[in-house]
Amino acid sequence: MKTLSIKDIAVEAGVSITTVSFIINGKARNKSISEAVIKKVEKIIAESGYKPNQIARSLRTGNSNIIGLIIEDISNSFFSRIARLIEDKAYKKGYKIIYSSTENNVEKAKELINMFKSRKVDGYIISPIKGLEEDIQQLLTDQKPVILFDRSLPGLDTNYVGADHFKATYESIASFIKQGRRRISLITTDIDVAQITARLEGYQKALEDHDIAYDENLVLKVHFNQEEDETRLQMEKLFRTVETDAILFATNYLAISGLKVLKQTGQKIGKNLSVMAYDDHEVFELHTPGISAIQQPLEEIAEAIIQLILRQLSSKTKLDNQQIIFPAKIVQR
Amino acid sequence: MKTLSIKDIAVEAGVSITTVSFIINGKARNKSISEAVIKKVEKIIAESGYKPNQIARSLRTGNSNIIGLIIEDISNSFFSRIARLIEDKAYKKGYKIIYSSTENNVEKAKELINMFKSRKVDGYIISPIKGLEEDIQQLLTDQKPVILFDRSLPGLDTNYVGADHFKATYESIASFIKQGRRRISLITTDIDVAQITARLEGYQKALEDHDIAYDENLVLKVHFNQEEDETRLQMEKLFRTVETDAILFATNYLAISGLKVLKQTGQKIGKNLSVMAYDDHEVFELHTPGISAIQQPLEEIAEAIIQLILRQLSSKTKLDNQQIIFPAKIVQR
DNA sequence: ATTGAGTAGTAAAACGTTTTACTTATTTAT
DNA sequence: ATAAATAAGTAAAACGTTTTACTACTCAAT
Repeated sequence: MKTLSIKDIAVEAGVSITTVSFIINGKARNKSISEAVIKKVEKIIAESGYKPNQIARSLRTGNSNIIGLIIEDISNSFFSRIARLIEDKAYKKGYKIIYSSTENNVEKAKELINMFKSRKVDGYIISPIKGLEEDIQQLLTDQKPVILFDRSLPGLDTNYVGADHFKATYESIASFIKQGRRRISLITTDIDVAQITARLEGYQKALEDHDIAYDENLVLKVHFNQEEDETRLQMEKLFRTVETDAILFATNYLAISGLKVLKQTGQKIGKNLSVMAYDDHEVFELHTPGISAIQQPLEEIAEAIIQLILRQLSSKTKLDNQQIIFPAKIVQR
Repeated sequence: MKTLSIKDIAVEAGVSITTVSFIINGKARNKSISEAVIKKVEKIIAESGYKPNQIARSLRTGNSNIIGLIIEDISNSFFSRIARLIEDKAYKKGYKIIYSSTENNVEKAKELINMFKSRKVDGYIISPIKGLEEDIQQLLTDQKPVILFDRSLPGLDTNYVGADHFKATYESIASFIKQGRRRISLITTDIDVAQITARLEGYQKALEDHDIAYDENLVLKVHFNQEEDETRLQMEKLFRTVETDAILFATNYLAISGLKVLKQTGQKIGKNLSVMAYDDHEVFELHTPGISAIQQPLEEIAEAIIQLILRQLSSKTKLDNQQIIFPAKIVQR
């Protein structure tokens, strides 16, 4: 069974291809096609189940109704939840999402951008990594809508949606100090993106403001792409050799690894040790005792991203870039 | 800056479009293009950074190098992990993935299939739901490669990759019984797909084989799309009104909800109550006490799916359908 | 000298749309 | 009665590829 084309519909209705196209695209009224013809063609389309070939359409119009989503790792719950929300909202507006994970690999990320380009995606939603500056700048130069989220890249003037990582970290450290903690450890990663450095800065500033000296032995920067076993070894060593009474984990997967280490070494969270995680996770809610966490407002972030990109997509002219920063919320458990 | 087309390359090299096309597609040697010309054109392509327009290519060839992935919910860790693995493997073979979540909504799923059709995806990987039989049959009739996974639909002769849900459930119940449990509860969902009914059957058969009467008060079928609060209420009522000494949760998100209820009502897991979850999750590993779980071999499943679909894609003729069933593993914690 | 077989390459159709510029008939305004 | 405007619709170009069928030439064999 050959799939139907617009020509088949035109022949069946005894009108030209042009007429059918106008009707499909809702331009019939402007183009003065009679009601009678419109009705007839619409009926035939409905009965035949004809669906326009999106590929041909894209080739002609130059847009695809596809938005490219580039994230670090879809199996990370922060990203999969955001992805789900974005997909949902985009879908309602007639856009589809193609996503891909970069695994923080610059080469892969570049290839992805190229692939999306050659697929003519209409816009890009990117959780960027260092090394992508030029490629993203190129997209901007080509007038493509680009929204960065979660992290931004210094020196790049783009739309950005994220949470106030600095403030959230600052406050979480301040809350530790209020509980009487003084030897506060930060476990973070070595990826050099704004969102991660902001977390370090928030940590440092909070200590400084409370007259606690910064001790670099308390800070562990885990290499991003290493095996979890290696990470756990490093943490275990830290916990064993350095005295701490509170730990802030800068990402949820680090916190999960850390909790595994604490469980294994038998160190109890509570009277002598407080723990907080950046980005909430079901693990933290169910853990005994509950683990406090910094919650980013996922729903709001996804909504802002999609609003921003749709606004761009439907505007003929280049709009001013916007930076939207949401406060993050500390959930004490 | 206009994007380059094959024509620009042809002009620059002083050859025809045809010649460039042959070179791009590695057909130059067959088609007797001289080494000198090949080298020259390749050089120009490399220097200009020209990338063929995939849309035009798809329109002409009828395939897109895109595989459509339809799952229940990308924010469910089982699916997001599978998706990540599939994406990874597909990427290495030059295929991209477009995914979408059905949320167990038949209408949405049908629309998705249509959208994928009109985008001319080369193949479909689907975690199906009841009500999709006809649409999937249509894909098969159209000779499109289709792989179902996680669940299958009765009456549909397709490729299928999944785990042996019946056996895994049977064994988990048997292990409860061996521990001396007799009042074993099953908490499952009401979606009517093979993988869920198999879990119920495994439960029933295990009881029967151990001479324990089936008691329907011990079985809770939660409505799929309901709010988590409602689910928790139902569970709480069950735990309050029915005496149980073991619970098998048929999905990991149900188990997570269940653990929250147990935590809130203060019921302890251990001497008087055993718990097991279908599909592992980090929550279960870190929970105190650890929660036993049935692990599906995600890596193998993803690998089998991708093997199967690539095999189809590269074969001219329709291959025999295969059903690949992996054993699931019980992790006692 | 003619035929046949290779070598090196190209012109043009086709994929299925959208859109511009056009035609023809009818109505309205003068 | 005629010019201008409107209504109803269409032909054909264009988007950027791939692929089929072709040309033009050279060389070897008869």
